[in-house]
Amino acid sequence: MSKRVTINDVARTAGVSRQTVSRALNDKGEIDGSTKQRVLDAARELGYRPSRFARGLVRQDTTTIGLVIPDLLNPFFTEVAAGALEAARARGWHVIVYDTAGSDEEERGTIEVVVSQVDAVVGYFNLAESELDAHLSGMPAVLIGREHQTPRFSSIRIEGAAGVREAVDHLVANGHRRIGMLDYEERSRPSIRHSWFADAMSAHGLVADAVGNAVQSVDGGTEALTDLLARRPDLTAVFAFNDVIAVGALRAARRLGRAVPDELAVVGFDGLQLGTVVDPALTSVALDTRRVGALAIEQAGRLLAREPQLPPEELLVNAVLLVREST
Amino acid sequence: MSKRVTINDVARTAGVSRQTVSRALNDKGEIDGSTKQRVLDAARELGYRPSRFARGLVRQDTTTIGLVIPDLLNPFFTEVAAGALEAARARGWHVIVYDTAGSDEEERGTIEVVVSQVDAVVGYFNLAESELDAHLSGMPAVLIGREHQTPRFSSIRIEGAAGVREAVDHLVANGHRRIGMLDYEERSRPSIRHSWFADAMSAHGLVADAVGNAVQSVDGGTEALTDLLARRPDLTAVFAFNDVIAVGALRAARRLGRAVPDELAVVGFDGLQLGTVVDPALTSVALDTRRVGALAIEQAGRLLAREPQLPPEELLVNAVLLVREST
DNA sequence: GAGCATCCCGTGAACGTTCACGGGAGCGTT
DNA sequence: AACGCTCCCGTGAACGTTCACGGGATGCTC
Repeated sequence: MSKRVTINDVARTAGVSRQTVSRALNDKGEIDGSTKQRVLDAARELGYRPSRFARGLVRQDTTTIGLVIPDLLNPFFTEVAAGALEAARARGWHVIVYDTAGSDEEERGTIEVVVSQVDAVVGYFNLAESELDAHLSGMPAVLIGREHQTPRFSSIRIEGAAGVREAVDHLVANGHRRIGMLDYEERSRPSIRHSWFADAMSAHGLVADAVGNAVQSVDGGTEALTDLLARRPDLTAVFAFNDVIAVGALRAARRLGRAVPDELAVVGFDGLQLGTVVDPALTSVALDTRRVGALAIEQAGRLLAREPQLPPEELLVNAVLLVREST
Repeated sequence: MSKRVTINDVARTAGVSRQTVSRALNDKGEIDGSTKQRVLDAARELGYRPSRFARGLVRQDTTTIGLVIPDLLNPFFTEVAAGALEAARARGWHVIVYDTAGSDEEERGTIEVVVSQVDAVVGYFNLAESELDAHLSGMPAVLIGREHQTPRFSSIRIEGAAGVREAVDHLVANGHRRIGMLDYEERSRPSIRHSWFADAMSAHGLVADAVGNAVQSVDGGTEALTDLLARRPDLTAVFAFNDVIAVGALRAARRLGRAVPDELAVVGFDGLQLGTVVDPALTSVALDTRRVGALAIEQAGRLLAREPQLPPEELLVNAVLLVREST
């Protein structure tokens, strides 16, 4: 049972007291140069590393944020995470990342452990608010991309109605009238983006009657567009729930021999980097994904503020049309 | 100065002792059902959340790994990170992610703070070994994708000589003889992958005399291939340092009007998911990136083992040719 | 009714560090 | 020679939790 090397062990072999060791390691001053060196040598020799728990217990200065996302490999969440990491680093905070693999069960488990490991939690949750509220045990939380009632939560919401309206305007202006959508239904309900789309369509006297459902992946987009086009070969444009699905749609179009944008225009959502590496580059209703992550961290900071206690906020990030080559 | 709610506060308002509160919260047994409920209610009402520091100090069971990468947005590191997260979750470990933005300065700063925040560190480092060894203060470390001398480090190395040989064989078998490379030089020295390429070429009596240098991004690949092709328009195939650069090369070829694979074959390295979303899908010397992350976590666990003390290991992950559409 | 087991609950100690405070040695000033 | 200041170092206390142990009720057995 190799016991842990403590500050007292270092003190003993250096022939000084705990406090002197502490001073040497945190270079505090009030210590002679030679003794400091002696302490440092002793510490290295013993392989001493201070306990982060003991240290954290007494000085209450390290803050750690939990970032909960369904899938780090989904580029949207990668970009959000990158933004969060950057914002956290700027404040000297630490971020523990939890990937729930899109499973409610994993999300429950994550929440259970996250509560005792971080100071605040930030992320994209799928569970019902009541469940979140109950299991989070009062921990400060920032919800990303989601409406909410619970007053103690902050949230970063994505406002895309105007951007989707822009997209549909753009398509109509280019002569499109038979425009389909590749939606991503959560809990078998049409998404909010679908309603934005439907509203934008009806503003032009068009109906959103060609809607397919896709799972959240490139392959899902490929499948969904293939199906939709089989049912509705007359479509000349599609709007996808997000860029990942749209990139899949691009591939489907290629395989089906429909040239983009001439024979089929494709519009995504999110404005990911991913959209610039495909050919043609993807037109998208774009938002600043890094900023979403950064704002989430910032909100966490707001909720963590001791005094004055600041109330939660609901922030909006606007999405605007970014025309590239696929329309 | 709103003081923290402690276990004693809960005990007082519930009319019991600390220990009973502790029992209720960690449902330990040896407690009456009604008192347990009373304690739980009191805890919720006061908004009590146990201090992770105090808890961690006494039960030494939570382990946290630091994952250090140069750029989370680089899909290679995203995939490695995802693998690491998954492996860590399986063990109930926590992962703090640090993105050093590819800067040596940030890497130094990260190492400084990581030492006092995690139990072991895993990642892709750029600094010299001597510096790492000195500043890591004896912390268990696993180096990814890198050779090393320091005996106390573990490492996950990527063995691609055979895979690159396969790739060149494949290209030669398809009639290519003028094959270029888009390298990524670290500290203005040709990469190890370049030497693998040169060896494979000379095995066919060919010389690797058409080499461009690219920065680690899609745009970098585009630029580099454009330059290389301007110098050497006679090339019929290129091997890229990695998939990210190769995807950029694909885009350059498209813009220059060179059809892939008919007028120019392109081979990447890493076998990322990214290679399947582009058109044509990228042929690549592929490795299991998720596994790299998982192995790194596993090695961290090995180094963390108390008894018996296990020596560090150097693991190899082999890369093999994965033919898709770009050759 | 003595003995014993079971069920609950509480008290001291420990985890490893930093903070607040005190104090001795050395030197210069008056 | 008394005082004060600076420099360096050490001791008790505190941070908030769990662990080890002890002990009072209660009920059952014979």
